[in-house]
Amino acid sequence: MSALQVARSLSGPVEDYLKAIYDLERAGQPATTNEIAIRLAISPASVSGMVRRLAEQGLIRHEPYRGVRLTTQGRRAALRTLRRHRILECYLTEVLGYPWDRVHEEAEQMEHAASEELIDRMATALGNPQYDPHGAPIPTADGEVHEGSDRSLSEVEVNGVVTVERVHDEDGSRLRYLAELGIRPGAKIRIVEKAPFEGPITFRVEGKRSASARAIAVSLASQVFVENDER
Amino acid sequence: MSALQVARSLSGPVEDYLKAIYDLERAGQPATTNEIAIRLAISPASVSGMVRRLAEQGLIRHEPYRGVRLTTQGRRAALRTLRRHRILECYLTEVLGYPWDRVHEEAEQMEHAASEELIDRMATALGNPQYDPHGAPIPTADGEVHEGSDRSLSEVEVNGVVTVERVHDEDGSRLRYLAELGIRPGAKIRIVEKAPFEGPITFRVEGKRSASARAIAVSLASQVFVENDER
DNA sequence: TCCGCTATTTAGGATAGCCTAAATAATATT
DNA sequence: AATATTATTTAGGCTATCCTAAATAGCGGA
Repeated sequence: MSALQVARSLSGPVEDYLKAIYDLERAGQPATTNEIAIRLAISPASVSGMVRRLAEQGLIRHEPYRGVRLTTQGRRAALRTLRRHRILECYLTEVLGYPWDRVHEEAEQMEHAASEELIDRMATALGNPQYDPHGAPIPTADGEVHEGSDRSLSEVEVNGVVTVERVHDEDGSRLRYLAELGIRPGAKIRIVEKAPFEGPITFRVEGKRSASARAIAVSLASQVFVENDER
Repeated sequence: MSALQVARSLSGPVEDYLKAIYDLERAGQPATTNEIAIRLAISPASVSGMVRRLAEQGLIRHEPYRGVRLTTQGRRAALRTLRRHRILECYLTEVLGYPWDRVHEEAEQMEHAASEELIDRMATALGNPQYDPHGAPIPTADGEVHEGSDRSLSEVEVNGVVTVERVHDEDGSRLRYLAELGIRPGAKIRIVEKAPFEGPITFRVEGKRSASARAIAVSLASQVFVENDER
């Protein structure tokens, strides 16, 4: 068994840690114990323990008290899981008719059980989609992704017009609400007003009939990622 | 939380035990510790331990040293898992193009992760099939099954003609071989000869062009379940 | 620079599953 | 009936993952 050997499959919890770390890392700094704990809704002490094991397996590198980074191997594993998750989300919505606010949970369960072959068959059946129903990019079978914009709707200046690229998928009720407001991948949004002191953000969905202006909290807007429309 | 309450989902191993017990029970006597251990390829001591826990949860009844039986609740749980398994097998072969000798493994993994809703959506997409690709009957969503014949090909008398109803699905290479011989659900088989002393069984597949007679071991024939053709 | 808050780690436990070896019960044989 | 064989259970352990409480490290502010 060579040192390069990877394939032997990881446990569900391990895959969850890697996904969480990947996500946090993408958002900037190395992932800290605390952030991981919050993300996974477990105690920081438990994270410390698991971090040691992941480091021993060469999946992450750990600088004590300063956080954690994925190794190449760890990143590959994270991307495999992410691919499974996102292909599943696509398949569940497009083929099996799941509503977009409920695919996340189901995919979360299945991603640990589905084989690579199954996922590839689903991907093929779907024509190898590039984005999941929330706009997240799907890694290819050999671990390529181009993660998109990390500019959130909350950062757009007044009068800016942007296209929604991706919506954070973890909370079904928030998703449902966003959909109701017309905020979903592909929608064009104009920022009408931003109240001071973290006040609500007023916007209009472009090209929508009954386009009354609506307002959302900064915290919600920051889970919506957008790309600039005009340059 | 009432005493009747059931739904809270069971762990993968627990579901596997219940399936195994269901299967063994169907084949006659109450399931013994040893048989369960062999079926699940674990040590008898481990089974003893799990049996205690299952009994505490009211899923089985245990008469020490004499075996184990499912309670109504346990049977319901077993049938739910079996339904998941078999619907998955159908879906994987019919929709995703899996070869019939490999669906079992994949379904085995997924059956513990897939929600009831997902399974029902798959079932609907398939038109609520009654049998899986190996001829096993699929329990309905509310726990009805009519288990078919338990007469095996090895019990058919010489010159008897039978229709294959179901083939035991656990071993891919055996399945592949049986398929090669033309033994699959629906096939009509005539027994040509039975050698004495557990000797091989010679048969012919009816209505098959190049129908040369072939022979299989009793042990293999006993994994093929049949119904009588002539009465 | 020292203090105190927060983040992190360590210590000590729990639970679910699994294992091997040893003890015990049931059954079969003489 | 006594013993040998086999099936089952008990005892004692291991691993992965989680937890709480206590100890320690790092850092911002007086």
